[in-house]
Amino acid sequence: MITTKGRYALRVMLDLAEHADGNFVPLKDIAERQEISKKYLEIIVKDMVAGGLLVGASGKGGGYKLVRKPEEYTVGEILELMEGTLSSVACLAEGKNTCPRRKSCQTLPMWEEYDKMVRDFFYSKTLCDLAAK
Amino acid sequence: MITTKGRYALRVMLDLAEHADGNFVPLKDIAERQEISKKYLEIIVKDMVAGGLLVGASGKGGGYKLVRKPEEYTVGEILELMEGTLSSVACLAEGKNTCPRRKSCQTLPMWEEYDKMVRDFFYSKTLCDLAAK
DNA sequence: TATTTACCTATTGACATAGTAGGCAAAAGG
DNA sequence: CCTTTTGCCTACTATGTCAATAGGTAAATA
Repeated sequence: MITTKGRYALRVMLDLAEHADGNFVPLKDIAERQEISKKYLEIIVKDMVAGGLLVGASGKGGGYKLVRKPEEYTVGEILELMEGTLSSVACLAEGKNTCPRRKSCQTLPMWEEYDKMVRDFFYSKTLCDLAAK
Repeated sequence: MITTKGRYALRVMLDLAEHADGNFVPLKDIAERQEISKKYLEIIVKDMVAGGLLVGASGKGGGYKLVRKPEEYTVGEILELMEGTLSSVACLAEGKNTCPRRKSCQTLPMWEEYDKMVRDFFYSKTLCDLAAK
């Protein structure tokens, strides 16, 4: 399951895309609009800055801002950053091709096919595709 | 993520399909072939019996058996039974359309589209599709 | 009656999730 | 310079799930 981290991150990105006028947007505003605990969002947004999705600025007039244009972000990269992996089975996550049964496993091909489908889905969607309404 | 419950259940089903000669197959044999703890499999197989995927028989000559032909099982029904849901976001699981933001949520349509894709994928695959090798 | 099998209840350690709490640091306005 | 606003940092916690293990009882057959 996609956790709140991934889902909230996506909503933060969309909120920032919608309210992008060149200025930094305070987290307080985002939290209020999105009805998410500001304290919890701090954790999430920190990871987003570390992952290069956003930039933050302290002090008055500070807040967060996108570093690219909305159409240059894919949903896939956002979710993968926040969730750690998009893989749906442990044997495929983070290059863990260590299962001793992988040669004879009858289910592995299906998981690989599934993984590819999921990645294609999320990496072909941009922020703009979601915002367009 | 798909848990061991779902993945092991699938392997049990495939094992039973492969060794189906009309007789009951003891769990001990399945556990040995699949290299999975028999004790843990007991829990899993119990749910599979409760869900109507298998029948069990006690005593000598007992074990487990499929109740349908392999091509009449979809991967989707097996996974959904074991995992509880196939939904990837909490807002869509078990008919929980209770989110107060669902009218205005910009991400909901994408999750719905994703859910449909996942369901179509798993429900269009049968045990036979996996066994064919 | 002994053996083989399923079936039942309970417990556990490890880890992740979804937060909360309280403070420090930086930047801007007055 | 001082106050306010904002981000940023460390720590803590309650709850739940996952992946098992342990130890028994019941049923069926030879």
